[in-house]
Amino acid sequence: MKMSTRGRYALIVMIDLAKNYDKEDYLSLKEISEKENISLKYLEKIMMLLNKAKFLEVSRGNNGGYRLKNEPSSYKVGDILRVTEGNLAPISCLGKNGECKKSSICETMPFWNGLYNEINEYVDSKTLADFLG
Amino acid sequence: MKMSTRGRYALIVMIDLAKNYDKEDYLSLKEISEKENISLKYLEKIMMLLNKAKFLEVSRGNNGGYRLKNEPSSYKVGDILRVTEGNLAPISCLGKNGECKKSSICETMPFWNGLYNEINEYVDSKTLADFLG
DNA sequence: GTAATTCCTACTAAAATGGTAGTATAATAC
DNA sequence: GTATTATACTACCATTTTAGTAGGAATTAC
Repeated sequence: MKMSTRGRYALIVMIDLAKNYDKEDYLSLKEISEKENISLKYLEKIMMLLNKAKFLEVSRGNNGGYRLKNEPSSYKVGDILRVTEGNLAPISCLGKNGECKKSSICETMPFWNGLYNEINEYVDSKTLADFLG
Repeated sequence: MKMSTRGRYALIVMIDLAKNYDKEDYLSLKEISEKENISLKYLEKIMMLLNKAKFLEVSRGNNGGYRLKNEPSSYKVGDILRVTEGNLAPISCLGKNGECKKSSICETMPFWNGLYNEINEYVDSKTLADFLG
């Protein structure tokens, strides 16, 4: 039961952007990929997900890059992870697209639901602001 | 971030065995696989893991099958999942074999560690006895 | 001996993961 | 207007993991 690098990298990038939030300039993927030692091309794909979720302000072209659209404290880590990983349900029959028809008689469902709740509560209790300073 | 069927099936099987704990007889994989609609051959592989962990009493041959070695309340769900899934760390640099050399300077590590703790606490707070009745 | 069962090893198809490659598009510097 | 520097988008790909399957050997009850 592992988070993929998509979610892990997304969190790292968003923290970098949070640190840059006070400044005027945009942070380019080249800078981030070199600093964090993550493939630039792979980062591009991750940024598309974060951008579709309207988390970012983007500037293309020379001196372009990314900025957070809102202040760091308004980004719950849970939201970042859900955008990049899909829902955080520990088994596929939970969350959206839950397709198990036996769920009403499934004896393990309450257990998994409880775990799902714990995970969501934890990741939603942290925001990007918790990673600053 | 999903549990695989190994862990899910293992929990289901262990609950079936827990329900049979009061009786004298062994529960065969054929019975379990038909009742739960899980491939017998796949179940065999899962039982090997549970057996190596000394969770089971086994009887081979005619009328053979499996029984729990101890009473249901002594099996934490967390232990069952760890045996079948490996450690429940949400990222690979946690838990055993954590290989990330940057962990001392990694800003996200405390976050993931916190999630790891929440998961472990939850799954270890439940035993097979919680699924009976 | 026969039937029923677990034990063990090897194989495999499909999906997910973690990327790479190439091109198009946009903004800026000159 | 051209060169440079970015992001946007689409397609592709190698490796690993997942979720099994196949076949037989060993063991036990009858």
